[in-house]
Amino acid sequence: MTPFIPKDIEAAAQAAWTAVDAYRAVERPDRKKFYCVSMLPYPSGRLHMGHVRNYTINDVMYRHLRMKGMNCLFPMGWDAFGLPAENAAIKAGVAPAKWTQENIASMKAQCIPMGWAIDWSREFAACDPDFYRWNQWFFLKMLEKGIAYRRTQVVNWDPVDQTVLANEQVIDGRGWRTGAPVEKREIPGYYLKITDYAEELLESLEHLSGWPERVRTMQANWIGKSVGVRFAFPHDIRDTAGTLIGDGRMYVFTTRADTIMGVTFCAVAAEHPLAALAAQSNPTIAAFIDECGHGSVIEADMATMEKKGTATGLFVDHPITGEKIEVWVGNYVLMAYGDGAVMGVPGHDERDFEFAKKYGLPIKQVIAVPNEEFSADAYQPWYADKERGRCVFSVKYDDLNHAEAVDAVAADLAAKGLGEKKITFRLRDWGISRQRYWGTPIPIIHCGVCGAVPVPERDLPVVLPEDCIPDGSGNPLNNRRDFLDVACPTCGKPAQRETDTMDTFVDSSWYYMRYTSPGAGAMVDARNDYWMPMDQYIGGIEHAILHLLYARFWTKVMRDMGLVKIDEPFTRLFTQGMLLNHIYYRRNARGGKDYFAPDSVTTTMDAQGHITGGRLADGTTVEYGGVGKMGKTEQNGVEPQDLIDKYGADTARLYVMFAGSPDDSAIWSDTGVEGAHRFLKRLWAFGHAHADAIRSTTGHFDYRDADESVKAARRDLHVTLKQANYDYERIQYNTVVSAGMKMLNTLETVPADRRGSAALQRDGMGILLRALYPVVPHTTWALWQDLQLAVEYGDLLDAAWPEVDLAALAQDEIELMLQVNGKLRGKLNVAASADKAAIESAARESAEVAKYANGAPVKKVIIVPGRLVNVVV
RNA sequence: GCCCGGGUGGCGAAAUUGGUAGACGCAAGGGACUCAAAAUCCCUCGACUGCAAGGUCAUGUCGGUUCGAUUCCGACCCCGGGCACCA
Repeated sequence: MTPFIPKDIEAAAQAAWTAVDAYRAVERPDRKKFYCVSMLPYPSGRLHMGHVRNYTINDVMYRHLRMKGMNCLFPMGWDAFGLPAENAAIKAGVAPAKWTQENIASMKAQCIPMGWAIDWSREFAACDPDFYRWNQWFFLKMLEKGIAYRRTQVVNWDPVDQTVLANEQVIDGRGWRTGAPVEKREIPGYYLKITDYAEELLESLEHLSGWPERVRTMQANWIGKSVGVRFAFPHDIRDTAGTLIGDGRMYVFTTRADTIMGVTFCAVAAEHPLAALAAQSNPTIAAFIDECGHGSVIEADMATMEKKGTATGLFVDHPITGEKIEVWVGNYVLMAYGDGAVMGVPGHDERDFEFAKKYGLPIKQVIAVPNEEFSADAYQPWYADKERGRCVFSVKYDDLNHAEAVDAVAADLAAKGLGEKKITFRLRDWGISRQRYWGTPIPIIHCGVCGAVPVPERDLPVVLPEDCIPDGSGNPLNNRRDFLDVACPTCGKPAQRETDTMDTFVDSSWYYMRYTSPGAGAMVDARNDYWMPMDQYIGGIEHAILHLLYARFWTKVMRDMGLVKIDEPFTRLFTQGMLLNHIYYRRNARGGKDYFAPDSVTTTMDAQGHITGGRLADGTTVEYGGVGKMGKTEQNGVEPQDLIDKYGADTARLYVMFAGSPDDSAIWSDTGVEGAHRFLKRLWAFGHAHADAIRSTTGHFDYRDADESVKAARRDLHVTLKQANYDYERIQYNTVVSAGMKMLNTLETVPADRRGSAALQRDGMGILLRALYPVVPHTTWALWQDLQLAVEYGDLLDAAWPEVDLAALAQDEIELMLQVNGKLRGKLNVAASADKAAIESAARESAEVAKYANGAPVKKVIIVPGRLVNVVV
């Protein structure tokens, strides 16, 4: 018998595929296309199991749908820009470009043995000038249209390294490298007006029926639409030059205009013009504003911060009553939301309540709920109840409910010309400037005379010098005279290039369109219209908001510029779950934990089979830390290469698909991997044990003449195939694998000497190998060759998907569950053609009914066709 | 705090959406083959109870709807994730 040697089988299969360039996709307008993409990986240099799961899901989909006749494309690229390359450079003194290229080469080398159906001819990296030049080109287009603009932003600033820090790099308010207290600093940068698309981004979420509900909800919350009223508190506050601040109006936004009669103060953000004015004449206020400028800009920290404020001594007029209202500066007011000012209604807003309590400001009740007693001592959740609350102590608004009062107040404010209903979004414009080296250069030249001048299109791309080695202190581009010094495109005088680079989310916003148009002399060409919108996007849930929102925005901007004809980029989205593994550790002398790889640990279990701990090879014990995401720190990752070396790629693929539903997290199990491998060996052995019979059996066999055992097995096979088809459709590949296992179990039960056995083995393997080929393409491909099935069905790559034979499903007699009063009491065999009356009388006459009814009269008989019969007595 | 997901054997999980709960696999136990081991093959395998046929209880907890509930409804308890002063 041909031995099962995965290494040889896989090499042979891959060689055959390479020889015919099997995965090169060609635009074929006459055929239905299927464009599937896995989120592009960051080239860390090591392929990990998460990638294996992601790309295998993609590959299974590709192979399945290709067999169903679709023109499929599965491309691949590299998210090559970004911080890790710079950090590696700082650590090892290697240029990010070199480090990145080497990592791409080694990761690609690890991808190849997995046998994924990738069209490598379309591969590119985000750091290729031929790709990022279109980032620059599109940026200039957006600048022209006013979608990109320059303004000053507040960032985390490390005063020692003179650089901006990402939020993750700020640890307890200090820079991760220098330990210096991080400052908030306002520096200029470029922004994209994603807020212009807020309404459409929110609205079209509802039509993305191929997206998980969870992701749609997360995006909707992130966009954060609020319907309310924007109105002004009039005032006569002037600066020292006598100019009226804000034309005598301090605007606020509220969703609770019904509580306007409860305003007892107003609060503005530290960056608000009224705060700045008050600070000029009052050192205490200036000091407070300065204090607000320090500390973290991380939102989670800000949320738990104590509310603080200071009175400004400035007063505005209540727009309804005309009452004088004092303006405070509050650290809980966000300049970036609304107008950076709020009306303070301590009676019915928890934050305002806390603030008023602290500073002794009056608390007024203006909303009442039946059977609830208002007290200014402690805030109660019902104070903000929109459903049950009605206005009280609000003069003309008394007794109105929330909606009525908001309408009435809005109408009154509008009549006075002070305000109107307004929709406000939580979404902010997208700041894309990074004070970083390893990214797409922003194509701007700063001229002392002409200001910020866009680089003319003919001068694109602005190429990033690739030999810089960042040392952690600032952006090395600032020291590159050959990059920096340039003539102003407008006036020709000496000028300097912008050294900020673009956020890497820019790359990922449209890379999947560049795959469709390799080599195009434009951002995308007509080929993009063929492939897009993408039929299936696959990736981790961690990208549910940022990347997927940016990509949707980017697509809509491209549409508005006439570059694409689609509204949304991704028709269906699939978020795969994480791979988890057991964690073993030991406390070290410093009180920390030393971790040990699970495969170096022999586990110990209690009587119930629960893991209690483990033992290393040297006999010392380690503690069990539960399961967690595979990763470097916990030492619980599994190397794909080790698996391939030991079992082959198909075992890795099979196990990863079988371990759990693809959208759920799955826990690693070494014995599970062995089980997967065992199955492949069995499949191989079965095929070769019957190879002669299968090869010599050709032509159509009429199963009506077959032995009963053959008929029954054939029926099982088709029932299982039907189930597998359904599971392929809903991306539940773990049960697809189960179905394959079941099919083999079924085939193994048929004795070889019955009438039709050989035909069933031939047809059965024809079904089984095709049904399982998307998951384990190498093994099934080799068996397909050995059993000479290609003669009848053609090459596996494009063999037709097996069809469920409805005739095979039919049976003469069916088994119904027999229930008495809803409890299972037995089984009832009836002819498949039996009508309800026949089934009912058979049930009434059954021994089970006689026994359990105990003589009681039958009240009702419920018959579920093909399933059960329930006799109620 | 708010918004989403989830809780099913010793373990990973199924159950085509109200109709045989635990498919498929792992682990475990028993057996066959073997001088022995590995590999392979066969049997058992939710709990309790019974000599047995069988019976009772079981899908986080407590109620409800229904002839029938893992599935639908209500309340609660855990676990995971997201957002987080958004006025």
